[in-house]
Amino acid sequence: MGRRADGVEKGSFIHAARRKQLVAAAIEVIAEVGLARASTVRIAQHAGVSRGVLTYHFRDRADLVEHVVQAVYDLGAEMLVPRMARTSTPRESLLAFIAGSVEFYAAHSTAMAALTEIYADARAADGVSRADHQRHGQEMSDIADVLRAGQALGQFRDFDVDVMCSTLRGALDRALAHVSGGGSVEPYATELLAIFDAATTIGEQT
Amino acid sequence: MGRRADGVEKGSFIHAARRKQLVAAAIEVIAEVGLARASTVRIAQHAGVSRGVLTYHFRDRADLVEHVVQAVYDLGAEMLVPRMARTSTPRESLLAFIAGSVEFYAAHSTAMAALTEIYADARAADGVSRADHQRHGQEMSDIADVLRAGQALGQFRDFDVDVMCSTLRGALDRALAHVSGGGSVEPYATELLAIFDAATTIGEQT
Amino acid sequence: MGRRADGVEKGSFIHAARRKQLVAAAIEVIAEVGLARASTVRIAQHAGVSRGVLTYHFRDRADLVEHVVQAVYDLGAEMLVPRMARTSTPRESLLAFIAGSVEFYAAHSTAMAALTEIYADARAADGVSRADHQRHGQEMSDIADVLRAGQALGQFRDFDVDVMCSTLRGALDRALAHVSGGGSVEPYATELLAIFDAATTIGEQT
Amino acid sequence: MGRRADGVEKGSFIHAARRKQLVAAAIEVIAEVGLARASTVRIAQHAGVSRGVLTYHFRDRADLVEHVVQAVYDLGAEMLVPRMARTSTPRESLLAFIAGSVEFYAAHSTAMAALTEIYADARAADGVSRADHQRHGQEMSDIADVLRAGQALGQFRDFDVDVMCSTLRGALDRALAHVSGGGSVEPYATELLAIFDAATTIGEQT
DNA sequence: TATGAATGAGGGTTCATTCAT
DNA sequence: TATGAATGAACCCTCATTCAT
Repeated sequence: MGRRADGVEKGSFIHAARRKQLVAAAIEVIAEVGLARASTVRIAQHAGVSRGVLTYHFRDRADLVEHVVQAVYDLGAEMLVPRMARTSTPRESLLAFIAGSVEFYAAHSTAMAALTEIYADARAADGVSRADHQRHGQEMSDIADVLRAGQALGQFRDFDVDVMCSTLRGALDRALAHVSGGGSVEPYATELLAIFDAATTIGEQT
Repeated sequence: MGRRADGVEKGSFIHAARRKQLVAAAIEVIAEVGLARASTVRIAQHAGVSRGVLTYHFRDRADLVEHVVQAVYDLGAEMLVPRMARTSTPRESLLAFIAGSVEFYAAHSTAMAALTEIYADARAADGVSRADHQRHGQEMSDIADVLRAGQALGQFRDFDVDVMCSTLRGALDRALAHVSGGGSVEPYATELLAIFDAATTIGEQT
Repeated sequence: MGRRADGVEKGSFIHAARRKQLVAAAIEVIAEVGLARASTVRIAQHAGVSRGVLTYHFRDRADLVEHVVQAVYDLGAEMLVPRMARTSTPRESLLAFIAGSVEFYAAHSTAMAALTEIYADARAADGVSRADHQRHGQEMSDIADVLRAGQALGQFRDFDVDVMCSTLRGALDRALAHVSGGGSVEPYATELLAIFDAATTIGEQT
Repeated sequence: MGRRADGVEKGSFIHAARRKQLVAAAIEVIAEVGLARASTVRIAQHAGVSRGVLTYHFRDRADLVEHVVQAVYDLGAEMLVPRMARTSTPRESLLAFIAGSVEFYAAHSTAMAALTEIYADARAADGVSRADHQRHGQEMSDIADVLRAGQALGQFRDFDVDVMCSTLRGALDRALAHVSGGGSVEPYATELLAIFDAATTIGEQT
């Protein structure tokens, strides 16, 4: 029962647990009704706690939302990074990324839905689509590297990397919508793989 | 309260003009700050009229938004329908649709941005993605027909039509974001055409 | 019944009337319970209107408070300026200022009480006593001029003008407290005149 | 629940020390931001302790404030009482009081600033200026006695004692503001002595 | 046809306080 | 003795809407 370790640990533990619970509640509410309608009251009710708890554990509504974003990112990194590390060629990496993304969306569709809502709102708030650059920013720039590597190796045809990345992003957004709505996962992923395989491979057309 | 031809005629004229002006203002505001932040006050200010005018000409805020949606749709139909009518093969139709869409986004990016905001909000409001079915519903089902026709003719490979449609939709959403942000139009469209041409054409891969 | 003048006039008239009413209500509430406790709800209730009216007529709570300050200043200027204009020597001016101030406090004690509360709060908010410099800033610098003029003429003894001004200000603040509490006006003023006459006049002591 | 000498002694010691620390913190915060803005959170933070400590050591926020008042009074009594005891004539007493007060303000300006804030708030809370009667109540009634004694001895002119007391109070309040703002101490005190000496001494004017 | 005026619901935040540990 | 956790009231503000003119 050492003062430091014990007391702090326990305090931190409860604190962290509550925060996770609240973040989870926020994710569900945001995913369901959108960020604008996800009032603190609603989130608190959904979590079964009083309004004040939110402002006790989070500085702000904005702070809570930031934590939601972080939580979802952490989730994604956990799942996608190791998967892509196991690939050896650009083509394999691309396909692993697509398949992994769809699977991730299926596994955490509400979390991803929440993230989508948050970024949709951020885009609107800024007037510009700052979202796009921040959102899957790192992710997409990684994929751009993969695509360029594939082109350098002669594995991919000579498309514009940015347009291809953008198109892939759009396609993945729809995949998310699909699986969020309860649609099939594996068949969709398979088809998506075929599409982008065909779109990137060197074929007979210009 | 007799419907006096004179008064009504003149009335209707002014009425219609005002409505168009207000719808235009709404489009701009919604495109800029998002639907949630597009308050009636803001829209009225942007139009340079008093708040009351909005509720005089439109039953509701919701009513105004509906009119915005209708206005953008009308715009789209005007532009895309004739263009697609001039095509003779499924492949031509598909490419015409893609090229036409991107051009349309470039020509009416704020209107399309507003529509995007509205549907993003509607999706959140319903909890379900009603948006997908309403949004470019007719449009996409038309494209689905085109794709199926192409497959029947042996012009397209044997992909899943729904996934391809969905992917195309996502790709076009990104194209909209691209041109809305002031990005190049024609080069982007050209690349997009190449991507979907490659993705649909019968190639050497299974 | 010209559109412009009439409509605007009337609109402005009602508007102005309401504003005056609300400012008056604010003065009474602030004077009674202090600025910190003068919530918009309380002020609205005191005025017999809904909460929203305040934010309709005034941008802010701060805006309302500013208007209160302005209103009280206007009141003071109306009363004191002409009075002091009728004096010919520094001694007369000083005495007129003191007597006029006390009379003014008696005539508008709640308005002055409100002003006192507002400045007391402002001082606290800033950490520094910005209040002192803004408050009766002009007023006191005018008096400083009078005192200096009197010294130059040999009418006043050679005191430190700033300390004397400051002391006078403190004395007037107490006079306000006195008359606000229902205390006698004329006798108090008379005594105050005697005190500052004695304090400024050249006497036998160094 | 027996009052164990040991535990209680130690407890009391810590208790008292903590209370002093908290009162000191409260004084600083109140002096800086005013009573209304001196929330318990802020005070606790300033003292470097948790929020709960305050409610553990003091029944209430009000209780804490009362202790602040008491602490400042004790400080004042310590300093002023002996000083005035060393005087022999009313005139000396009056001047000693003034000089001693200003010195005291300089020595404990934050404590006095806090007291000022507290009483400003109390006045507002009651609607009446209960402050005047409580504040330096005893102090001022002592001074009133001094003034009356001086008049009886023919040392002072025949002014109204209450008005003179009130004026002196106001003057001292300004002196506090002056030294709180870092103004000079001795010169100000000297001038103030001259003013009230002149104001009370029998002179040639009526 | 248009507008100013007013309303009340709802949102986020701060805060004093209570409670269990 | 001390603290973290939780609560609910109060506050200011924004906003969609209704009403009288």
